[in-house]
Amino acid sequence: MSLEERKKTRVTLLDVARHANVSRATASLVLRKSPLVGTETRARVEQAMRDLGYVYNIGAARLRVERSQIIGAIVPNLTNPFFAELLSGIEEVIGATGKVVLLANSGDNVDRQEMLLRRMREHGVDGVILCPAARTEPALSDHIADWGMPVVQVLRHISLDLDYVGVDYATGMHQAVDYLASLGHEKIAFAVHGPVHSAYRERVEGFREAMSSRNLNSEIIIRFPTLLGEIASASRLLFDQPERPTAVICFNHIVALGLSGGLHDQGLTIGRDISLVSFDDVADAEAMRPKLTSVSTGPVAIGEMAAQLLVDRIASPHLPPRHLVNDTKLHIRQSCGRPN
Amino acid sequence: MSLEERKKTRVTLLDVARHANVSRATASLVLRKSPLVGTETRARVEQAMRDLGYVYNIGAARLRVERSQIIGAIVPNLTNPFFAELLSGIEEVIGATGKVVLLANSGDNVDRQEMLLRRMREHGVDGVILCPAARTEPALSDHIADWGMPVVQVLRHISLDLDYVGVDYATGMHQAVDYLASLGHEKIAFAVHGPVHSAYRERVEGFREAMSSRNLNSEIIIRFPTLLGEIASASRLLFDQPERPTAVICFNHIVALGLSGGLHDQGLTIGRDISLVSFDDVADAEAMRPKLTSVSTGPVAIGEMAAQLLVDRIASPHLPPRHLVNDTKLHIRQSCGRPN
DNA sequence: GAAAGCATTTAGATCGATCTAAGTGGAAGG
DNA sequence: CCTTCCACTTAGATCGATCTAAATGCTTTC
Repeated sequence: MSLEERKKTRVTLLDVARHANVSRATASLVLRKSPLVGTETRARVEQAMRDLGYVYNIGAARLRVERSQIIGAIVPNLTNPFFAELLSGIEEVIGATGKVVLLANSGDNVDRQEMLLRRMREHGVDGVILCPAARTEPALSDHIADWGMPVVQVLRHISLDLDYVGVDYATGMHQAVDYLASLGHEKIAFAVHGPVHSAYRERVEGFREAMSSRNLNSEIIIRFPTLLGEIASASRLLFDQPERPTAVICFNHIVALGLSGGLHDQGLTIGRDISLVSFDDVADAEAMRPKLTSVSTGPVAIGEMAAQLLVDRIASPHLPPRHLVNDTKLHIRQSCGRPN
Repeated sequence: MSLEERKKTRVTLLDVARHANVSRATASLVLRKSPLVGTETRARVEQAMRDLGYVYNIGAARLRVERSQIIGAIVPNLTNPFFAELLSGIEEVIGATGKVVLLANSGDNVDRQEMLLRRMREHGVDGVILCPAARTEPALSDHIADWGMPVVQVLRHISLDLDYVGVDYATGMHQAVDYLASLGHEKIAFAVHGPVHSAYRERVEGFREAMSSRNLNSEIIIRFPTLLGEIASASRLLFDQPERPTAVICFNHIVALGLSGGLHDQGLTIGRDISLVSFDDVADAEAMRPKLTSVSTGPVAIGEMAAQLLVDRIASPHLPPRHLVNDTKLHIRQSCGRPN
């Protein structure tokens, strides 16, 4: 019967209070570990909570107190392992602070992103970690300021008024180009794909800058299809160029995966006939053969940094905006050799 | 100044009501699209909402109404692309119903899972999609029943009293074994790894059953390290057997990735010197060379099915438990040949 | 013995929505 | 002209916590 009752109506703090012969206020103090309440009383209330199977109702508490203990995370594409790792870093840090993560997938669609932001505000999130969809208007940052909602941008940015955690693509690109140049490569292509956003532009600019600074042709930039399945068969695009490249830098691990398959299909041996450097050092890079030489961008660490920034921002909303760029590291493996 | 005010205190339904010269009750009716309210009044209230930038407070509503519009998803490992795809399916279906997903990572740790479940109950989730951590006690299902919380198990199950969406591993294993046998293989190993749970056992049993039914040795079951990075170098375990296998079925895409690297390192050509069949047909299978022959288990579809089951369960809590197993499909690619 | 000080405890208002039950005003029916 | 009905509107209680301001019971001090 007590079991039946429990199912019907949730056990409330008032129930606990009654069972422990104290007032609702005292029970609430015990809940919040206030030093005001006496040792014996505290024990009695805690016992009552256990007896009745009390579960704290954060939603009710939030009505009085500003904090919901929920933060939102909006990413453009969940099925991309890169974002999954990012999310994993976010979840870990947020979870450790006792907060909880509302997950949403924008599909890189601005309208959907707007809807998701509204939905999250309706749920009273304490803040949001946002990887802005491509083509997001910079004006969004003004709206966010109006809302007074803490937001941290990850990987892509639309405004420097907001916190941002990203990758030092310029340096990463230099590492890739320097390494290839040191092997003797001069005709280096940059294989890009996907929608255009700040991280895309930074990588392209980084490539141009790194190539120009060595007086190499910085315009062998080739667009590939967005979907992994279509990249392999498009890999001949690499050779439809006035100058046939001897090395390719890949925009991310998806392009790298696609191209390494496609080049293999053309009878080329990677690391001998053509060299490949990838960005985004996800698990695949180490697992493939030849192992992929790759510029690691550390998605898990970025997720952790972003979560920490958001936690800080929630704690002190008037801090000036902070921008962190994570260092990249070139992992030299087996996919590069000298040009022939 | 109105901007300043807006930042200080959230715009409430009462503000909207006052601005539109109606009562709080009427404003609430407009919010919920009740047909009771007059056309002209409705327009006025809606205009007021827009003027003031009103945002619905779901948390407050939830206090009166039982629904929080939040569902939880607990997975054992976010960085595994398989679970990322699962999550993607869940998020899509749940998002389409206007609900929102609370994400958590149990790390396959039972204590952590317990903590996460409590936290989700504190947030008043309407239900949870749970991939139970390995070693979860079946008693958990009794607790869940006590709580009266709708739960759908995915991929692994601890009790048949709860809804479940999983994979028909037995058939999948038959498909793999039948195919290899049809090529002439008789010494087939099963390369497993990771913690033991229902899906693990089902795959092992499926393997034994499929092998025995053809009078083949069903006991070449070899455990590999959990981490991808360590599998490649452990691949010689395959040949420390009394009978050297000519084909290997891989527990999942992680084992497949690791082994295909390790075998390559030993100078073996996959598809010629040794055949490989993988489970979990994630993007890698198509991208690798040789392309991996693989039994697809459809993580996105499973996520969608689980989400739909949870939505149904929330709508009608007294439905008898439903158990769905998703069909597997063998994708024949390039990683298998005849034994030599 | 009254006053002051301290440690605990508590009544009641409050957060922002929903819901019930009742109220309002005008048109239609007798 | 009064009643009934209809379409619409609203006051006030309610959900489960928190928080303020005040009360309570003891001990200590003068």
